[in-house]
Amino acid sequence: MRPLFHPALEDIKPEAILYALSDPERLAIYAKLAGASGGGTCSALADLGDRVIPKSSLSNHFKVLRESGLIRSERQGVEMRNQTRCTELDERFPGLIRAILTAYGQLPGQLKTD
Amino acid sequence: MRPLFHPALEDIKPEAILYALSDPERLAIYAKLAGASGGGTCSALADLGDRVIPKSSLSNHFKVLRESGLIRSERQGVEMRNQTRCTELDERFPGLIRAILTAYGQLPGQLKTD
DNA sequence: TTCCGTAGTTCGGAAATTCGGAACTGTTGA
DNA sequence: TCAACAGTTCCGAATTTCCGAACTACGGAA
Repeated sequence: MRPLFHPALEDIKPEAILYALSDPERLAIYAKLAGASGGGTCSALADLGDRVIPKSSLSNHFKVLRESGLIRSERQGVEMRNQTRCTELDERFPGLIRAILTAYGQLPGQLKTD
Repeated sequence: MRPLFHPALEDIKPEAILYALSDPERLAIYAKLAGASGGGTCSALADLGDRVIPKSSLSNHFKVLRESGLIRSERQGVEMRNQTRCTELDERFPGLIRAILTAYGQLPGQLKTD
């Protein structure tokens, strides 16, 4: 398995962030992850209620989130721990992530995390 | 020519906004439009400095921006006047557009509008 | 009225991207 | 050593994007 790539904070592009979160599944996953207390594993985030995301698609979603700079992934034993980079990101793009999550949260019938 | 479609404020989806602005050319166009004083025409926004966008691509960019709810387009004689829907949008998704434009503006060597 | 120029739209096919099943890798526990 | 599990990679099918060429809409000149 190739080593995981994480962009440095200063290399993160807002377009990449917007692109990553413009996919409804990725946005749902990210919102869940941002709301969760501990670092979420891929499989724990796979269930979106209305549909279970196939493994390969999930893996790709996490790759997109990771390489856009939104999350940090780390192998821990057999599974992968993912956590948001919210704090860092807010330094670089003040208010951006917050505004996106708020906008998403305002949609009816969503963000019903656990 | 088909009539232009503009979504009602309450039908605007944040995913659509993020998608529309995740394309570097559209983001550049939108930033220019948001910075411009009058409503910009398509051709006035076509020149991105490093490249001139083909007409058909431009037309499609404006369609995406319009149908995502980011801009309002209105035919005025032979040309098309475009204006942002910033104020309305800020009501629905507080801080979102501002944060995106700020993030984009922080990139080095951009937003050098005229 | 017809004709011309300008501004933008639509069409259609080539190129690029996304999706997801099947096979694979890396890790742990028995 | 083996089996099971979590996630990754591969690769072909389906979808989307891109953009040149043809087209439409409007306004002005004659």
